[in-house]
Amino acid sequence: MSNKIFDAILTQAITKVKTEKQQKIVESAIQLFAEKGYSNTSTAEIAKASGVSEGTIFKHYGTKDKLLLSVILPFVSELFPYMAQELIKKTMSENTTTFEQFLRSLIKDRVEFVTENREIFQIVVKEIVYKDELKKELLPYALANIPPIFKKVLEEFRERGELVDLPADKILKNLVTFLGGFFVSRFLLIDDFNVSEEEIEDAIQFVMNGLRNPQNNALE
Amino acid sequence: MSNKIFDAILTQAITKVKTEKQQKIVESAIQLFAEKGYSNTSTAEIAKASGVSEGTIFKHYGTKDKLLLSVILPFVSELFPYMAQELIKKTMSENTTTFEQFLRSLIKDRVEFVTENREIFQIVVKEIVYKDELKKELLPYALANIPPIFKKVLEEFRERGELVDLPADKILKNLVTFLGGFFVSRFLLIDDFNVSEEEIEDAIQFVMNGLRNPQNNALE
DNA sequence: TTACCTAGTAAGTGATTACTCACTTATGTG
DNA sequence: CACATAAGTGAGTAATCACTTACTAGGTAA
Repeated sequence: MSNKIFDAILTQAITKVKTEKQQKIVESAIQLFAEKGYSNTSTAEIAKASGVSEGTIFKHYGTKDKLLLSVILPFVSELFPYMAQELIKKTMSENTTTFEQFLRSLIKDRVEFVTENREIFQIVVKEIVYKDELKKELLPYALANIPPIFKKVLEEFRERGELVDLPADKILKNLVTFLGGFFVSRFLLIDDFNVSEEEIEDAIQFVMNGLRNPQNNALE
Repeated sequence: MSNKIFDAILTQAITKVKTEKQQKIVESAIQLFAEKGYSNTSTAEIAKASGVSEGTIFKHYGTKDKLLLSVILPFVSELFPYMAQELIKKTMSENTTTFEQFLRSLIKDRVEFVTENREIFQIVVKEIVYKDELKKELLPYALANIPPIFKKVLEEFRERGELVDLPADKILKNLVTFLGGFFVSRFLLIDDFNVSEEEIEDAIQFVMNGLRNPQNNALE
């Protein structure tokens, strides 16, 4: 993460034993932040919703900002580094699957994860869009960690002749653009409570084949 | 728009002659809302930035919310209804182009428009994500107006054999997902000051052909 | 018991919030 | 000019904000 404060909050959020009231605080904060946004949620509201005095929140979390971070950070740290390892495992193994199969399992896996943590996902997206400081911390982190690994995987599949003959950067850019749009639209704009198999399959076909009719002779 | 308050604010924002101070207020509001978000910008800040007393803002706009709307509404009303008419014009004319050409001119045109209004675009996206009320007003409006027209166009091209043999709904869903991701990532996440021709061309190729290597015999 | 720690509380704190109001100044218009 | 209307002001306002502080209660260990 390359950020000491972030590290401290993250390890504390994961390791520290929480009291009942502390859990209630986090639960209420998640629900309220997801619904109304961080800036539009007051600490008084969180206190009331979790049946706790306002002082208790500050005893445990110090500031409202740190409360937000102890909600967000465990999620993002599980969202990304996981991907790195799993990606390599899934592609570089000997009994390699096709790129389409790889993409399918990746999407399904992450859809499941985000479905289980939809409220926190909503908070993360909202605040990355809204709070510049958070964007400036999280975006470079994501951009520095994900692309390199992803690129390797893409290059591997391209060498096997499965992918279009384009630089991995370009492939990645468009893939991330589409997947980003997919997750944000399904989990944030429309609060779809389950993304169907069919929809996932349609998305995969779109990524693989695009919109052009393969029978069409007017190629190029 | 189907909303009387919205209509009133929109027509007033467009038709009413503005004083110098009023223009300064709107300019400063746009800049501040885009940078820090609506919720994190106080009317006092706007007043100071535009060299005007706070009272003046409320004299003209009544509430902070109405000020936001008079910034946003002219933009969205120009972003969408335009598309409807132009879309039909561009596709249904006799000397019809290919779908790829249609897509190219659509993207280039809207990239230009958003580039010219990037700050307002940022405000709109931020507040749709953040303010539930706005999302609930604007999203149904967009969903009710755009898909029907778009669908017609897509069906036209599909009948010509240019597009994959899928229902227009499904094609549209993935296309909108990608284009949404494209605009948001380029104009909001990365504040790209000009989206290059090359990047647009890559996006078009992705939408048309997907990622699969056409020479690959492992089709299906 | 004594001493100490942690969890939790209730009542504050000053600063900031969106908004109001009584008022002055400018701009026409008959 | 006289008078009306609109534009603009700045000092308020109550409410709300994140955060603090002095405190109690209960468990633990020497």
